[in-house]
Amino acid sequence: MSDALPREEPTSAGIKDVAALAGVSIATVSNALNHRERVAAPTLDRIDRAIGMLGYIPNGAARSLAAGRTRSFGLILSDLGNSLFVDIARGAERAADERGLSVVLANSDGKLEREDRYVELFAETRVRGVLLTLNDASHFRAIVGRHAHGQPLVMLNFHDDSGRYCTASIDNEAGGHLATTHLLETGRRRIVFVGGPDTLQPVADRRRGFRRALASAGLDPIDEIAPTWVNRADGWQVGRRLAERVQRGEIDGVVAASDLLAAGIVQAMSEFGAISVPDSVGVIGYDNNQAAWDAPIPISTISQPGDELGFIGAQLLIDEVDEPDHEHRAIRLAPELIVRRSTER
Amino acid sequence: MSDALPREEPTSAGIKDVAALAGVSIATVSNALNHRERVAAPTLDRIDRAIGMLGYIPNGAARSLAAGRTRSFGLILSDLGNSLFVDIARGAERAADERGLSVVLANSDGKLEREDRYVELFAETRVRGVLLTLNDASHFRAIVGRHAHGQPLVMLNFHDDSGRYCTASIDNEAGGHLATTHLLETGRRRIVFVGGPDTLQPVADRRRGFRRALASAGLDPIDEIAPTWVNRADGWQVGRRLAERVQRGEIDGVVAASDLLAAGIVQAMSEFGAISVPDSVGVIGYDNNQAAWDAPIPISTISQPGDELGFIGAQLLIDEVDEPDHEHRAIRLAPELIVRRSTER
DNA sequence: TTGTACGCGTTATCAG
DNA sequence: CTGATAACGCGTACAA
Repeated sequence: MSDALPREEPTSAGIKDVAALAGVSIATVSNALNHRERVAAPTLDRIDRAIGMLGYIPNGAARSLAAGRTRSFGLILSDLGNSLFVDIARGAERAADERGLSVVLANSDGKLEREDRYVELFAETRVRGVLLTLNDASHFRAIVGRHAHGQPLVMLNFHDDSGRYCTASIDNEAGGHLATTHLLETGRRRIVFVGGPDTLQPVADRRRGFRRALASAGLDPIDEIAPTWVNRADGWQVGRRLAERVQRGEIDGVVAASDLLAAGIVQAMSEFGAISVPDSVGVIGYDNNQAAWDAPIPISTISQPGDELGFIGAQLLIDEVDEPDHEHRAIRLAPELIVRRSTER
Repeated sequence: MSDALPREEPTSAGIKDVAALAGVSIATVSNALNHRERVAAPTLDRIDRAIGMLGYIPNGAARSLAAGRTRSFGLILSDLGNSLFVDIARGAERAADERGLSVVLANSDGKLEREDRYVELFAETRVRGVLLTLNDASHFRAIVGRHAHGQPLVMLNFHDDSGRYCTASIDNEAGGHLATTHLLETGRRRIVFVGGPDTLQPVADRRRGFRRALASAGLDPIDEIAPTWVNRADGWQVGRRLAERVQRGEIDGVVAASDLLAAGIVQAMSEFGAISVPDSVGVIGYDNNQAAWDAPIPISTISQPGDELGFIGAQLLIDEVDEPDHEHRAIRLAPELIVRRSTER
């Protein structure tokens, strides 16, 4: 009775089961899987049928162990709630699709501990490489310190031209300049910059662009304000303080480091000072968030080509993997001005 | 000179290199890695040092091949742009963290082809199991048909109580009922439902809840409108047509299947009919999108506990993996009413 | 075109 | 506590 009883085998079938059922050797099954052209049609047919019967699923672990590589790469996102990162994911997937690769995602929430953890997880997984979105220079340093070279790694949304890594980012300095110039061109002269902690590279860069634009117009920046963070509530608080100064005629333009910040500012302006935007003060945000165009007063903003960023980043990564004599590059993409009501004249 | 020349070895070091450098056997290194208590302190020390020197990274493929299992599971999201799914991811990660597991994400964009592809990719990767967000019954059938049981799979945001799979969803029927009842309680009597294609299970369920609420109030539903989809532009088009009927007094309440839909409707109302929301017509949305509270007229809505959904889904999955005599369960979470300006009375 | 045999890097078992 | 060795499931020369 020992053998007669066909013991239930819930464990998924392996390649040898398929080979047995199809009446061929495992090598042939493997070929059928990876090099269909090397196998005769009828044989192929029997094998396919066997695979179907058994519900056979190749073991990726064994496969990549033997092959020495995976067919996917990792993408670590800073903030799933921010459409920029969603766009990046889309772009990266598009680039991957073109090569028949897959993208697996992970969410770091901008926390170093999680960035670290997923870089390592992906390294162990032996993905082809990993794309890491970053916005804090200190995180960059920490990760670079720990990172064992060998695993291709490209940084996204972060700029570093030391040549140690490929880097693709959107030129935030140019964006800040663009926003400020726009305000200047619409006649504003007393402009203030509002933006979160400068440890965030994008914020610091935007601020720098702001200063440069003012300087080349021969103007001095009004004291720049650094809220604790860049979301709507922060903007609202800042806006409250700003309102008085607008009424006193001390300020006629605001460059905010994010759309949510800008939205909060605009809201506070009308709530606390009955100040007209854009008549009394022009406000421009950053990011082209949905919140910006949905606002009661649609907010002018700087749009970032996230999709392209993801696409290019993936290409850099793929190049690094494929090309033996790959040289690290630091690519910068140009942001774009979008004019809406909040800065009209 | 052959050995004297320390040839550059860009290929990452393996466990045996570590063993050699530390002067122990690979078995001991393995123990040091996975069962630290089994190894003497000084030995441990030498090994750790060797690992550091070599920049050794365990090969996950070999590891899971030998161990037979991974320490992560997969989560396939329908729409990264929708905050509900982002919340789901957060909740799932929270549950995973509690067990020291990791979550890898994938984006299906709601496309069957991609849902399929990632279910398979994760299956090959031999993750512990996969969480799949779904909203189309036809996709469910297709995937169930292809899915080789053995890989634990739980459906999220989709309800099926046939007992073949674990399922966790938010009760959309109750949500539709909740929204409609709220409108009734604020005195509206001529209410219309606006919602996308009924192939989307959530939409169909919300519509059903709407009907039930009207029925128990002894009212007939006004002809329900099915826009082609559920975003803002669709709402705007529908709103345009609706405006006339509101002016003629035929309609005094709108239950929309999504906040974006509702936002579009409200916008069209004021643009084309100078109709006052909420005075002439009450409008309620669904999802508690940021767009809803950011709108010029903040929109009442139904909030969904996405975080909890992800958390519970992950728990179901983990239970399915760990418990031998696991029984599939279909869990429904309750949505919540959020009252804002658009339905005030 | 097909089969044999070995290796991929780890884990687990079982002696020492 | 440590070391040898057999799996793990598959890819791929190489030979037939």
